[in-house]
Amino acid sequence: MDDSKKYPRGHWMAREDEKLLQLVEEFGPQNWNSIAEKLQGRSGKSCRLRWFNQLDPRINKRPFTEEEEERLLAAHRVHGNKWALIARVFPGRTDNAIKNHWHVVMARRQRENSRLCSKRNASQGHDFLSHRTTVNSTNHLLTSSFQAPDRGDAGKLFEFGSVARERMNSPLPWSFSRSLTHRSCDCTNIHGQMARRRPLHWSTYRSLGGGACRDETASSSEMVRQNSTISMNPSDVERDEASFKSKEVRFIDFLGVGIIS
DNA sequence: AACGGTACCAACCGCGAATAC
DNA sequence: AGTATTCGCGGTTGGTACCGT
Repeated sequence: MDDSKKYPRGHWMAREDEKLLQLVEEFGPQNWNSIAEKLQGRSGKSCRLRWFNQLDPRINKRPFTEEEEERLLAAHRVHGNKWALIARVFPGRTDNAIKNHWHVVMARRQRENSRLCSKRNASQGHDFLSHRTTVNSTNHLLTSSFQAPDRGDAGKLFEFGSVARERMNSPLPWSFSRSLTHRSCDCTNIHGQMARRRPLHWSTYRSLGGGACRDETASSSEMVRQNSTISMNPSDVERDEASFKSKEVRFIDFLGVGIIS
């Protein structure tokens, strides 16, 4: 197979790397557009990325150790998604590597949780979508996180969001997006306002082909990444929280479109 | 052996900040 | 001061390797 077929999406070939190394030696790691002019088919940006993420001899390419993972999680708790900042305390690790590895760790933990929860739910007969809420006490914003059991289900959830948005009779603009892990569907009301919440039964999701769902507790960082924001008055928030805590919530309660099929 | 699903990670994109002119 | 260019960052996509069936 020739290289153009082998690397359809811009993967770097050894001979390109060699050339880039030469050029960086000649010009230094700057003036990337000038460097790119001498490398056919590569932008300055692409050259810079290749150098800083892969070719720079200072890069540590060894697998992350457990100790590094612990430090990474601790740093993320302090700094959030400031990958460049976090990378500074990991000599030889790039921000991209740090970011990727954090997602690997989160995905691994999520899988572990998922396995535990699916076992528990199977024994308890639970079959609803993951739903978790947090409340910002300052402005009474309710943040809800919804999570599908796997990547394919997130696709269904996403499709559902599109259909729901078309069919719902809401004056508010909602946007949907899939998460980094392809396991959840984010919905965002850009006005952050909703006069009244209406129920959205998860069976609607299932009617679109979604599988069995689980009761799962997302980590706080997942919550940040996978959220929708709905403005509510405090009493609604309290009721919702109490309801959720007592596990009475058997439906996703966020868009208010009801069953659409 | 073939196939499908999953995990990992390299590479790309858009955007804002910094710098040069 | 205004505009163009370059750089850096964070989010996202898609290719590859691996594993289970």
